Amino acid sequence: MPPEYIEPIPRADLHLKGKREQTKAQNREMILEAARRVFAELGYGAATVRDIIRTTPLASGTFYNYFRSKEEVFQAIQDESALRIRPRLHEERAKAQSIEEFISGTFRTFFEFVANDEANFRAIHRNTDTLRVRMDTAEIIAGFQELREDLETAIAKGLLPPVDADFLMAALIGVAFELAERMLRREFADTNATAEFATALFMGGIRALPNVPSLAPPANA
Amino acid sequence: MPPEYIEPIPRADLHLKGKREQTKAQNREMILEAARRVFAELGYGAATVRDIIRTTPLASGTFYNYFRSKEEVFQAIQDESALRIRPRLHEERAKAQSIEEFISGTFRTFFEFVANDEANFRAIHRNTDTLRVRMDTAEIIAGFQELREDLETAIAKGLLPPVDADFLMAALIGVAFELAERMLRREFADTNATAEFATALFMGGIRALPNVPSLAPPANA
Amino acid sequence: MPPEYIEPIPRADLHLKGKREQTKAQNREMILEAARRVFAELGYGAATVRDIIRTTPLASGTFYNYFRSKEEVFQAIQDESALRIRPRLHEERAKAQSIEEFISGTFRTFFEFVANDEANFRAIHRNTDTLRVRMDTAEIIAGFQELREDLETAIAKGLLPPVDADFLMAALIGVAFELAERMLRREFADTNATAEFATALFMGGIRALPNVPSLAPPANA
Amino acid sequence: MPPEYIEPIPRADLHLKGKREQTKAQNREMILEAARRVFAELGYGAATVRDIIRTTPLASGTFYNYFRSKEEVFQAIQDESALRIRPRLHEERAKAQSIEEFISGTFRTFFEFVANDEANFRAIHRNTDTLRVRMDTAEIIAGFQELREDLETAIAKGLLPPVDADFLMAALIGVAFELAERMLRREFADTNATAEFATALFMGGIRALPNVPSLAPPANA
DNA sequence: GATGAATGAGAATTCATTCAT
DNA sequence: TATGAATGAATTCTCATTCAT
Repeated sequence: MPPEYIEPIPRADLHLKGKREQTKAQNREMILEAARRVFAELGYGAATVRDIIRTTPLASGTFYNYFRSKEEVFQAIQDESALRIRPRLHEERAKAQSIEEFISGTFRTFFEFVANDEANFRAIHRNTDTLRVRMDTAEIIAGFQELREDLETAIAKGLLPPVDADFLMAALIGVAFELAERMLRREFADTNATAEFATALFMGGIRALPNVPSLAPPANA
Repeated sequence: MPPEYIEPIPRADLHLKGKREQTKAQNREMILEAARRVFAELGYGAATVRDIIRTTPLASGTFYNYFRSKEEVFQAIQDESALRIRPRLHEERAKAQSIEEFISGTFRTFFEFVANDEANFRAIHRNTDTLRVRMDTAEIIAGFQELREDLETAIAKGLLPPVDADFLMAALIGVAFELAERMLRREFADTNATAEFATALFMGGIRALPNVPSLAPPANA
Repeated sequence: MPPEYIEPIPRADLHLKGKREQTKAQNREMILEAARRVFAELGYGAATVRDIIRTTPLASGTFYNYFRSKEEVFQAIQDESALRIRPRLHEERAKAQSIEEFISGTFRTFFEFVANDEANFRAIHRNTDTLRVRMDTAEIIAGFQELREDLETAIAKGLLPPVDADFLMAALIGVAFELAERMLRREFADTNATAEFATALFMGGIRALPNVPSLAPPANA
Repeated sequence: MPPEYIEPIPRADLHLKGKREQTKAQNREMILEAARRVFAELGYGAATVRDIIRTTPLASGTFYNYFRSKEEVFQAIQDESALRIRPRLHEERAKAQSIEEFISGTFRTFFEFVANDEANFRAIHRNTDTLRVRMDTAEIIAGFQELREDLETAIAKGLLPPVDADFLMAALIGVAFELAERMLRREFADTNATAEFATALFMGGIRALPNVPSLAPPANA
């Protein structure tokens, strides 16, 4: 039931390093890729390290030369994703000249990332045992926190009315993940349409929000 | 680390049955309660049947007189919750005379339920192993589907503009769960404020949504 | 997979006792009958007490009013069989006027018993887990021992030549059980033909046996 | 109560393989040997995988690197025995020029095998829980079938009179196992005497058997 | 006596991780 | 560094037996 082994695609960007280095990097990537597929298919709980390495030409012991534990490889997947998307999202929002750009830039970037990185998204967000999973690594929490800070900055700059930034962040995230999920279930993942839907919702909604500051404790999200 | 055993509260509503019956009902409830606490604390993946039964004065074998597996007890918790809230939500939406009543009724009912039923909500929605969990039992999927159908009915009645009901459902659910989570983290769970926030967001937002029917396959949500 | 409950046949011979007594005897017989069928189908190892009482209208606790353990009920089945057949076999051999009567009486009686009491025979002799089982209760060992003594008596009386009685007993028993098994597998259990085969074999064979006394320790079989 | 761990005898025939291979082969043999002893002492039903592994310096999980279950190791023991003796028996019978050679060759080979391989024989044939066990693996059934076919061939060649080959096979097997059992209980296992006894019995007996073909279904034994 | 739920020791098995080669 | 067998703690689950009703 776990995915079969698939011959690794040689990566052009590995050419320059020494052979040793190269193999090491390749093995690491192999394991990550295998883990992504296995987690996506079986879910974190049900997946075993053996499932992962079985999808690989490597031996089980080799796994531990690259990752200290099953959890570490899971976190690596998450962080890799979060690390790649966080700066993009932040940049998008930083350069926003209007609330519209802020919102639509966030959603567009997110949905495009999800569509192009479906395996990662699924590995993190999906789970078999009848359960769906969401993430909580340091990287991701930091990403949430950053969004909230960006919202507060936008309020300070007068770009946004003084709404509850904590709740607004939550609403943005809830909508982003839930719509992403729905989008991926459709025949054709129309990132534009999805982003437009979400943007319209928030553009219309934000104006109507009660103008009160957040009641959440400011420091820890 | 799993919660300690806590003396069960004697229930007045058990007076009428025979002692045998009463003990059975109590034991079942004991196990459910223990499971709720253990899932909330450790998450579904990390929790073991032993953790659950240890939180109880019962013997390990007794668990299996009531539930066939960890999964079954988890589903029982989910279904119990969903079974209790689904009719309330549906009723609220059915009697709505306006879009405002539809949206605000839904959120208000949901946040009140969550606040009063925190243990259940946490057992289902939270998860430690670095993961958070969301629900996918038949009952809950049915609840989602029902919301979508209620939205479609509202569109047909002209209560709502002809928006993508599948996406709107997803947005409502994403916001509901994510705000609930945030609400519970605050010192005082202000269900009114939370419902107002969510309602305002959608009341403003819905008007702005693109007027197109859902692109999702209509039958299976 | 274990046999279904079958309404008990009321036994005429229970009429005379008091109602209490009667029920007790009936329950005992019910359990024995159920055990016979369950052991025959699943084998002693795989059969559980629950399997047995499930085949009965009784409750699990009731089992222990009649038998102290699973083993005890198994022994009761064995002893019941052995107790019923032993005197018949012994009598048959005691009244034998010739070696022919001795041998043929033994086999005929045994095969008829087996054919009429197939459930008992199977309960004792068969076993699923891929295994076949033979019996070793006190009653049965006593039966083997009795056969050996009867052989020795026959030798003393000059009915039989002075052969190794221990080995002859073993040969008789081996042939008896193995042929019984084969006989029951055939479409029609022809006890006469089977007895004739076995008798002919031994009638011819005994004459040819080396005339030496048994080398086995005489006391314990 | 299960046997204690006994230091393994270093095998000369393992010299050539690599250390890894060697250890693997040794461990497998260790487990088999332990299983033989445990089955012989406790019987198949009562023996547990834990009993087997405890008799070994290995860890419990290691058992499952070699055998999938208790049943599998039991079958391995049986098949190992059957695999070793079957060709010898068949060969013995094939080269028989007379009925005497056929019968005596069979018994002599069998009793010698049993005496030299007592642990295996006991592991398979003995059983405590009040039960004795006989074997039914594919290998062994095939061995029985082969005996029957050899008998039929002998009949066709005129070596044997046209008797019921199925019953004759059963009688040979019953006598072989039952005498083997008795033989092992004696102070000194005299395979010659035992084989002579059995041979004499059948040599005399076969001549007396009714001359009819088998009534058993020919295909499956 | 009958009932059937509770008990808890113990079985089989899994699997993350270690470690000798 | 790669290998893959060994490890053994931990888990799920069964079931003979007990015991309150």
